Amino acid sequence: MTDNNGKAKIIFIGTADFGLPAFKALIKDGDFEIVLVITQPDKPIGRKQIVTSSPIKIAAEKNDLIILQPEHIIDIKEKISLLKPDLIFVAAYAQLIPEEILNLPKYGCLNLHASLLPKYRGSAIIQAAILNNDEQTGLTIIKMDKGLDTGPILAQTVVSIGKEDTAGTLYDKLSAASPDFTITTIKKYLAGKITPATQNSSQANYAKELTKSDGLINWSKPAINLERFIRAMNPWPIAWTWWKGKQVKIISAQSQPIEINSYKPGKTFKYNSGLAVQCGQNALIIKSLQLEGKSALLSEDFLRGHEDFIGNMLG
RNA sequence: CGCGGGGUAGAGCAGUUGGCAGCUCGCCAGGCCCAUAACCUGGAGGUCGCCGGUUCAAAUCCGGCCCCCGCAA
Repeated sequence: MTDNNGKAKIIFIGTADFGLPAFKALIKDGDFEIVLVITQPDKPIGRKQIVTSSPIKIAAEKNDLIILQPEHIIDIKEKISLLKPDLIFVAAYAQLIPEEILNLPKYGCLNLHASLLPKYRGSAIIQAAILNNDEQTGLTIIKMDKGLDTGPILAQTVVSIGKEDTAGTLYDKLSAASPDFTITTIKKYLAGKITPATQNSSQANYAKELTKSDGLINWSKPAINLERFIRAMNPWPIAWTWWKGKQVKIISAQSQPIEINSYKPGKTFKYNSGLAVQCGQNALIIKSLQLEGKSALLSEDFLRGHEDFIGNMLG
C-alpha cells in the first residue's frame, strides 16, 4: 500500500479547466497513480441553471478515477488520510485548503499558480499581468503552506504576453504550457532534486477577485490603459459601458493617437469609417461590441443598424 | 416555473390603432471620372423563426413550440 509498484500516489484537486492539461498529463504518466480526485460540487450554471460537472470531474470520470466533491474539503480529511498519498497536487480548485490537510501527504501539497510569484497572489492574476503592462508572466509551482499563495517556490516557467493577448488567450497559453512543466517539476521534486525557495514577500501583491462591476469602463482614463483594460477583462467579466440606459460590452478595441479637444471622454465619433470613443487621453477605436440582448458585432455591422450611436456620450 | 431583450433580403436594423414588406451596407449590371472604397442609374435577392387560431385581410392580434442573447446565479 505504501510503495505502489514504485508509482507515486497522487491526489489531484482542481475544478476549472485551467488545470485540465496538467491533470491529463498526470493521468497518462506511468510514474504516477491518481488515487483520488477532489473537485467542487456540481453546480447550476448558465441561464437555464443546468447542474453541471466541473471539467476536472468529467475528465476523471472518463478515466474511471475516484471522485469526491465535498462542500468543505475538511469534511473528507479522514478519507484523504487513509489513502496515505505521497503528494497532493492542486490546480484551480477555488477553495482554500486548510493546514491540517496540507500536512497529510508524505511530500506535502503542491499548487500550480498562473503567475510568477511572488508577483500576483490571489485570483485575477492573469488579468493583473495584462493590466500592469507586463511583458511576461508565467507559471509557478509552490509547496503550499497555510497562507494564500505564500508557499516556497519549486519552479517557474515564463510565458510572454503579446500585444494582442487577452486574459483568455493568455489563459490558454499558460494552460498549454502547464503539462510538461508540471510533470517535470513533480518528478524532480519527488527525486529530491529541488530545494524549495522562500518567496520574497516584500515583492508580493494580491490580485483581488473580479466581479461584473469591475468591467465598467472609466472613459476618463488614457486610451492606452483602456485598451489593456479591455484585453484584461476579456473573456470575463468583459469591459462594458452604458449607452441610453443599456449596457454595451466592448469586446475589443485599439488605442489611437487622436484627440479632439472639444470632445469629452466617452464621446463617440466616426474615425475613418470606424467607430471611435474619446478617452481621457487619445481615443479608442472600437473593433467589436455587443449591446445587451444582442450578439457581438463588428463595429461596422453594429453601426449599420445603430447610426445614432455616433455622437453620443458613453458611460 | 429566477428577471429581461431578440429572431424581417447576404450583414446590421426599422416597421404592432392589422391593409400590396422598408432603410443602410453588401452583391450584380451600366454610367461618370485620369482614377477610386467616392458619385449617379438600374437590378437580383425575403416561406417576416416554426405550428395552429381569429379575420375579407396577420410581420403586426391570440395560443403553443424552437433557437439566440443580456442580467442574475
